[in-house]
Amino acid sequence: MSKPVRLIDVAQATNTSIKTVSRVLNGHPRVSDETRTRVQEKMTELGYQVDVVARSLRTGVDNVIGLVVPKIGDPFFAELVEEVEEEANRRGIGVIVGSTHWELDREVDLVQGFKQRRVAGMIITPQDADYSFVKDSSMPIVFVDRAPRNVKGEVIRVDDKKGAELATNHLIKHGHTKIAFIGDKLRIKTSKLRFDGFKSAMAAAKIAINDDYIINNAENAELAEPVFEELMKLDNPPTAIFCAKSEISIGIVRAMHRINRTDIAFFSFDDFTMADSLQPAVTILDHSPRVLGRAAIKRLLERMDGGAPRVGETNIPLKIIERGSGEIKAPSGKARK
Amino acid sequence: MSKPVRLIDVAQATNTSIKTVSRVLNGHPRVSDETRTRVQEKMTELGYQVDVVARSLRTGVDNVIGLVVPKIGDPFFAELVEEVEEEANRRGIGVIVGSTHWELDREVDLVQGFKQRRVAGMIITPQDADYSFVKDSSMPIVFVDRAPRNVKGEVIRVDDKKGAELATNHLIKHGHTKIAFIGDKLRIKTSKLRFDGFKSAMAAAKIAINDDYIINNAENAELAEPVFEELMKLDNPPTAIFCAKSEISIGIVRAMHRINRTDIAFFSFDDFTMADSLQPAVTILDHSPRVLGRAAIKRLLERMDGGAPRVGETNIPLKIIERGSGEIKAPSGKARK
DNA sequence: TACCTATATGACAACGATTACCTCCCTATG
DNA sequence: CATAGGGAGGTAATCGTTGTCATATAGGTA
Repeated sequence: MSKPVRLIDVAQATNTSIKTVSRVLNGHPRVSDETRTRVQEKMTELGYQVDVVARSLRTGVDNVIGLVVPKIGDPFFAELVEEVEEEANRRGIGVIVGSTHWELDREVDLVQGFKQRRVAGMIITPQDADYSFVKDSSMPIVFVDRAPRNVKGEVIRVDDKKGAELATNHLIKHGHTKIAFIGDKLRIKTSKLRFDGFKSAMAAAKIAINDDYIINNAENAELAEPVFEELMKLDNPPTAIFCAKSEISIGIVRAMHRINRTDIAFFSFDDFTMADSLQPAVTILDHSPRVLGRAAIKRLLERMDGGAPRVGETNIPLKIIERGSGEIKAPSGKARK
Repeated sequence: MSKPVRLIDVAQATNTSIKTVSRVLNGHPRVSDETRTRVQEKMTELGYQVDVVARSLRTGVDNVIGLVVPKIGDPFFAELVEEVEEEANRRGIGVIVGSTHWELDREVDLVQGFKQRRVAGMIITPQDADYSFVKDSSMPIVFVDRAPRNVKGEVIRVDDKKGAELATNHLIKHGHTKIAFIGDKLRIKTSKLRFDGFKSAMAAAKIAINDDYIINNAENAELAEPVFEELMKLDNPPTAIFCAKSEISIGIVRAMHRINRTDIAFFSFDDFTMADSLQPAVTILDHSPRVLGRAAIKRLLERMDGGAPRVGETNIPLKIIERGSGEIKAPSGKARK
């Protein structure tokens, strides 16, 4: 009900000018200690609070960062968001989030909206949008998880290709040659890179790839679930499966358990809840979204503080976490193809 | 690089006044069709975009809503956030999120910060903070999942007590009398209500509660995990467990699998990823965060459009999803206590 | 013709903070 | 003693938009 206190109210109450109060507020040195304390006391007494909107208008930047992810509800991105928010919050910076749902239009709209809002910076998980328009803007932006198209920007990501090679080699080391790859559409960069890693590891081991084992259109758990059964129905089914995305893994695992085929070796690129409690527990690559998120917000804050952009890719290291499902040996007696 | 286009730029380009352009922008009727189209064309030609900050300053509200949850990374809240963002986005409204990490101070800070930012509305999962300060504010607020302390507000939640009764009765119906209750601290309202439901169902069935079976300080998966083993070490261990929170369930399930005691009946109030793929799959109550989120944002938008607050609680209905773990019968031959 | 009304438009203030620029006044130095 | 220098503080413009009020023009009525 009570009107908010403004600078001018504090000024009048202390017999000073609006500018002096503003100086105190911003820690400007040209204020005598006496006035400073007097003003400060009055400010707390009256319960003064800066009007961030007015300040934003004047200074040209809103003390908020924009965060664009494909899907907030996805545990991977949820943790990333949490990490970013946590650190931003510590600095009194708000976080506006946006889900693209993997749709190009929404991605563009969100970024445009943020620009319009004069956010102080952005962290973006880019899909296919054309980011060339950010070139002629001084807005600090950090890309996460994949590089943007058409722009050289600062990117923080995991080495998807190398990770996929690690995983594939792990399965090969356990005697598998009939390895299935299940991933999302190849137009999604991450998916493509992981597929590339898979192929390169197979090639390096001189194992021919069976096209029947390659699935590149399992977008989510529901679509992935039937895939497993189809693979098992093949005349010559695979003995190991490499899943390139957590949601796909969830669907596959569900299917494996439903039809009782947990004897198949299974490697998931991403971790997911309960992956360690299943029987067998699921072997994964350790690339926590939290690490990505923390690195991204850290760099963004540095940039916002005036740091120079560090154009190029920063790779977060990857490590295999063996839990059982990935260490299932290939059935012996089967000849190498 | 190029300066943003302002109203005055459009005005000059069309030989009109800033006010006329503003009128066109806001669809004010008192503008001739001729001028209107002329201005509109010029606006798109110059690529005019409203400065939302300036507008916020003038109108007093920022076209953004504040969303406060305990933990964004928690899958439950992540889905809630996603649902809210989705609907808000459809209306061109941004969502600023904040995680309290179950800490009182942060909760208060976040809400204060949002108020300061003049957000158009808030959706809050309240913990113990004193919300009486929002009384004398006209800001639309919708509380989710639990009611705020010290204020009568609009609350959207599930009937925790009734849900716990349903769950407890379910276990009782399967022959259990030695039922353990594992929950979070009782000062968290939801926890208390669920515990109340448990007690009332036990009382209604005339089953005495064994204090050794009651754990009210398992805050997260890590703390919960050892609890299960301790329960099993009792001289007279429980035959069924009711978990009042998803993260606790995750810890307990992990322990059950680790020491191979999946013969114990298990009921989780909340759902969690993979709960349906474990063996046995975990019986839960169906109360999707998405339903909560959708209802909350829907109401908030109505309020923002001028709708009257609907003070009181709106309950989302609950339903048991039987998956196996909750239907394990009590070992026969054991005498009722 | 004088008067009134409705419509289209413009001039100007206001929102609350920041900031460029100006004015005191006190001290120090030649 | 005059003046330069610097600290402390004030005045007013500004950010881009919206709201209030005034104005001009056209058409209708007495």
